[in-house]
Amino acid sequence: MTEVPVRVRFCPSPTGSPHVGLARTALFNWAFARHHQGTFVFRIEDTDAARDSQESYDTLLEVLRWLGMDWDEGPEVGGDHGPYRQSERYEIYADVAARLLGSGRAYHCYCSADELDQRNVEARAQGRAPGYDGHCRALSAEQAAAYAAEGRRPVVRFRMPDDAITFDDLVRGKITFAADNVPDFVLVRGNGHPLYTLVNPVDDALMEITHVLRGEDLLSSTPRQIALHDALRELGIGTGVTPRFGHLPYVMGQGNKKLSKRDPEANLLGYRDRGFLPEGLLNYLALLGWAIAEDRDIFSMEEMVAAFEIDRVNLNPARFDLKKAEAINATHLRALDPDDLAERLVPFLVEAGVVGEDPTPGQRALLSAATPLVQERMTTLDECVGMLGFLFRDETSFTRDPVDAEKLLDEPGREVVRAAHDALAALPQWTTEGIDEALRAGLVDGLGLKPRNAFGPVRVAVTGRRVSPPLFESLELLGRERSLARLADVQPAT
RNA sequence: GCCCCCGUUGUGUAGUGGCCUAGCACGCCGCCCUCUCAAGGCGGUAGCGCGGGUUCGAAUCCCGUCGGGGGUACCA
Repeated sequence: MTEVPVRVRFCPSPTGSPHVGLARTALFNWAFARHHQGTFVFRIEDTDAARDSQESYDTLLEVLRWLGMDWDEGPEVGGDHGPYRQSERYEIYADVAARLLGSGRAYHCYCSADELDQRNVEARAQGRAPGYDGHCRALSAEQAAAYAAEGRRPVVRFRMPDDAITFDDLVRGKITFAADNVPDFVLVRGNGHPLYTLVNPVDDALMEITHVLRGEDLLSSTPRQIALHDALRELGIGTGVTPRFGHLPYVMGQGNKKLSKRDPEANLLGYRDRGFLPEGLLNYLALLGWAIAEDRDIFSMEEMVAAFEIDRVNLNPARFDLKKAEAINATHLRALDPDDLAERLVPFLVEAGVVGEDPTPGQRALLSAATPLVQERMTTLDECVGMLGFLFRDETSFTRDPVDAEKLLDEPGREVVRAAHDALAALPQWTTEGIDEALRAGLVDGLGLKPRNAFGPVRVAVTGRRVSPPLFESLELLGRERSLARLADVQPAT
């Protein structure tokens, strides 16, 4: 469908910690690029020294890598259009600004912030369109010199054309802005530092970006960027191709609040640390504004790439629903090969101190055997600590949940545990089947208990919790010695 | 105020004039299964913001209205 090779970019600012909306934007760009066998460019927009941080930059790379969104050009991988950090491209912007000034497409503006404010307030009061009023558009050399003599540092302002600007949004269709409503805007600060308004379109032009997919908050800045692209084309900067724009719907939090960077639910690192699978989170994020089919919502990234069409993206803002995200993640988790899952569990067990930095072969074998028991019980990877911890802890570090213990290991409960110990002590074969039979014979038949009442106390005694992986399998994996020790540890008062 | 965008169950979506007595998924509720918890199976709950048109026929097209969001920066 596209004649020219597709080149898209993901260009976050390194401020704060990356949030889910950012990842959704990256995902759609990535999927679009891959779908069209195009190029995915990763660019860092760090032109706001006051807010940018190296830590944020590092986290951005880390999180994109974790999600598996590989970039073809950008930091650490290089490319023909670098550098890819805007803080390293200031000479380029200075040159473009000078040429814009020279051609008359931009001009120096000496108005102070206070003056601007005041005139804006007046304009609003009179119901006129707000924004810059063109005060310095046609300053004479003498006037400019006079302002400069006052010590004013001019900003560079772009001269907007007088015609309305219409563009065909990739997801929203035709959108028109009247010229009156798009005032001249600042390209370069008084201190000489370029602004987003300049560097973003300039780099898109220089990096030969063909499609811009971004959040809908940038929708109203699009006419300015299109006008700037026109000016760049006149000056022979870039390839002369204005990219097509597509504005993605917001990712909202609860209610009608936009998910903010400070919202804990928005923090991407939080999802990784909780043990979300990248493929699970990505699958969920894809659902925020896009659907692969009318009766399906579980899919792999390969499937998404194959099916992704930008004009199928939804228009309205989506609420981030943690429950649904967890459900999607759980489905992916269950679909994992058990060995793969076990491998992914290791860092979480290490982190929790359940196993050492470098698990022993014995621990790894135990984990492999135990993983199938918990695979369909988990939503996120971190839950393995609570579910499997009892298997790895030795008798000195094993503890029982105090609430569960008090509830089920009361006097009658301890009688049950003792009966269980008696039933198992002489078991010839320590197997799931053998344990099953012995326990049923001893407790259900012997004591006349209902199964759930019989096994509850045993479960708490051995696993430490009222809720655990299947009991008989757990006992088998725990082994005879440790199982009996934990049962013997809970004896009725004499 | 001005400009722009958006409006299908609680949430995400399917739906592009008849296939819609509006489908799917998550959630929630109930039942079955069951050694706990899950998973699984079965069933239930709840929606086209509103008002006019156009049409034989509208969730789908048009107008209006209301509601929500964004922009209106020497932030991005």
